[in-house]
Amino acid sequence: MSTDLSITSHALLGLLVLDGQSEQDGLTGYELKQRADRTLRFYWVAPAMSQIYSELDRLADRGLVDALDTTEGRRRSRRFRISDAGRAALDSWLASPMDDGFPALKHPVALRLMLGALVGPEAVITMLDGYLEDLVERRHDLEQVRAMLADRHEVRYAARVAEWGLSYYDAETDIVEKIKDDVRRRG
Amino acid sequence: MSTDLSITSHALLGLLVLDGQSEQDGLTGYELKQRADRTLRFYWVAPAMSQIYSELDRLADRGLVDALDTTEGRRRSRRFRISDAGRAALDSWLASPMDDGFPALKHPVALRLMLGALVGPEAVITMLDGYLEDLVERRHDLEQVRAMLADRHEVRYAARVAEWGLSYYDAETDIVEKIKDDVRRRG
DNA sequence: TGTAGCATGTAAGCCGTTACATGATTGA
DNA sequence: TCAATCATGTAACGGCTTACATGCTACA
Repeated sequence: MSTDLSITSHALLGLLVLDGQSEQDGLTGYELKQRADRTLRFYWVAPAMSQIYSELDRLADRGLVDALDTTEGRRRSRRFRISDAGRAALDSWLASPMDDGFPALKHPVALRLMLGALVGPEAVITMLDGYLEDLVERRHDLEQVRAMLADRHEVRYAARVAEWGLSYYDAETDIVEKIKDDVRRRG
Repeated sequence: MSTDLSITSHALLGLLVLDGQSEQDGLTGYELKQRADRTLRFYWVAPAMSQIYSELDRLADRGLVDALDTTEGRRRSRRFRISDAGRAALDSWLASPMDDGFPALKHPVALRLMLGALVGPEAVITMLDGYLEDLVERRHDLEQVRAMLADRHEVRYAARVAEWGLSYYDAETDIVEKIKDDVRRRG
């Protein structure tokens, strides 16, 4: 036991659990990637397909997911369901003290802003404008996700996470506007 | 040319430039780490000492920093200054289109919140309270950094980045409180 | 005398990405 | 018939962390 998995592995297990409530016979790697792109992407990672498959292999090796090979038509695929052991592993991770620490932010815009004096105010403002545009796009994507969840009680936690993200994007927009003004005024 | 460095390498070059304005003969790896912990840590990474040294070696190999061996007393150390080539590499990175993309957030609290239904409202609230405490601490650390910068015009960009971070922590605190209320009400 | 801070590194390994490769199915 | 999408993988590599190892200096 005590198979220590990465957080991302746990996250994928989590997606498999959330899926389990509704659907058919588990998810394919491809479908799992889609789920990740709609959820994890905004606050964790958007794992590459290759990583999805290798994580699934690892989870299957440890018996935390069950893989069933299916061949519909001539197209082969593997569907993955979380196993009882997998569910136990996930529960135990969730119950464990939050030792995975404070959120980590990798913010290239902030980094470049720090060096603003090297490029001058116009370049900084242009960069910030670019970021504001990206924020609009990102917010739009997340808004779609939020809308999909509607007010279904079963997905209330996912909805909260989505709203958290939306607030975050709004807060970013505000502060960036303020910084832009300040750069405009004081160089 | 076109020695393609990681963003972190550029960030370290940036710290060496910012340092250059004031001090003596460059920075030791140890001092650079301290600068990183006061700045980069909050919006990029807090590179391990081992990484600092290996990045400095790489930069030195490419001629982007000059290393001078000094021996004060019996204690040997190497001081690093950015070279003209290094300054050019940094400028060119700053001038290049921002292809390093949207900020990446790794937020274990949001991840666990998404799975809130698996642990129940009390556990979720406890977790969020823990996060709120961490935020207070983090904010305090950053506040100190902000205070150090005072209103010195030379460091106005660093000050803006610090204020950005403070706003971010404030926004997080607000939204987490709201989510807590909602969890309390609707489970 | 011993601990904390200064100072420098090596080695191993994980996580994740990019590039590459293959093939089936659906619909324009 | 051609492109987009579904579906699955392998190989190589980069970035970063942890663990380990060494030694000096200031100060309590």
